[in-house]
Amino acid sequence: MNRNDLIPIGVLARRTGLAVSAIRYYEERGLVESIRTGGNQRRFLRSDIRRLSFILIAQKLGLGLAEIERELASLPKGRTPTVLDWQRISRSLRSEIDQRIQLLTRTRHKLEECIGCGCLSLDRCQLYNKEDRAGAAGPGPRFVLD
Amino acid sequence: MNRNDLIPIGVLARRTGLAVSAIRYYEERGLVESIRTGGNQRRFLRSDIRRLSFILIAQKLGLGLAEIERELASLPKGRTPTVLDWQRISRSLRSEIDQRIQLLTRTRHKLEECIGCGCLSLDRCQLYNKEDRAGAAGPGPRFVLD
DNA sequence: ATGCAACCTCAAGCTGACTTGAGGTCAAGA
DNA sequence: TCTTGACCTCAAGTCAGCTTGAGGTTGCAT
Repeated sequence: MNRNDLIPIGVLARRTGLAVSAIRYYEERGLVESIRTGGNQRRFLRSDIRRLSFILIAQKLGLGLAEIERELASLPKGRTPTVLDWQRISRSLRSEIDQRIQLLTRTRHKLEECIGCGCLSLDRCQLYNKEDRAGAAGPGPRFVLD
Repeated sequence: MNRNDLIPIGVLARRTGLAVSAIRYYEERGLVESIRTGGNQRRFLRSDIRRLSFILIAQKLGLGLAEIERELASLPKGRTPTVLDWQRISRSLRSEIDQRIQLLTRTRHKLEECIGCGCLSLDRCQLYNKEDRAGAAGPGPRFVLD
């Protein structure tokens, strides 16, 4: 059982908690790669457990797969990520979190004011500013304060 | 131009910044109601501007329409929401925000530790805990730290 | 009276992130 | 050898939150 063992998709699924179908989907999207056995079955690198785990963490932070793809693409191609790589990416995630916290804090502040003054003129309220939203969203789900 | 004027959907759209189609969709979902003119056109209450604005704010906080529906349903039926109603709901929104901030803060903390120790054993990392996620998500978009 | 913007309905489409199903193959133990 | 479970592909479905389009009607100003 070498550290460089090739593992089948089911094992990868069990180790990461992802569904097998999700991993196949990620592969299709180019987030992981695999080689095939003679019988056309996928074999992943053990290090892909880390790679997928990273994806899961980044998702928790609200990043979409496209953004995650970009982060991961910043790694030298084909190279298995090193400690330093992960640290760099993690730091960039941290700043993501920081921004989100700030945004939420500002929002809470505005909400406090709204409650405080009981203004009710929501159409003039800072919290909800028509101009801010103009053409911002597009279709699809709207993410937290984005 | 009375305060109790009935307004057509286009005006409501302009005042809230929503698309006409979105308002119709909200009506279908039961988030707003309208009466019809002889020619089958919708007429809304002026106070629906507030109602829709509230929906927009709640969405910013990451609530889904179903949750918002629940909040709004807590209002005495048919009654135009009063200052007190809005304050009560707003306060419940505030606690939503608080929880989100706390969750983010905890996550950042864990991430700090990860960076600090350079552990890389993400599959054991606190940040990403298989058990935490087990059966939690389901399909559809995943919201921030939800 | 007429023109035209604003309104109507209903069905279908879209994005993101997957899942589900049908129909078939592979691999390892009894 | 046989069986069973893990694997394969491809197409279609799901959910939220809308938008877009086709084809038709209203209502207000001129």
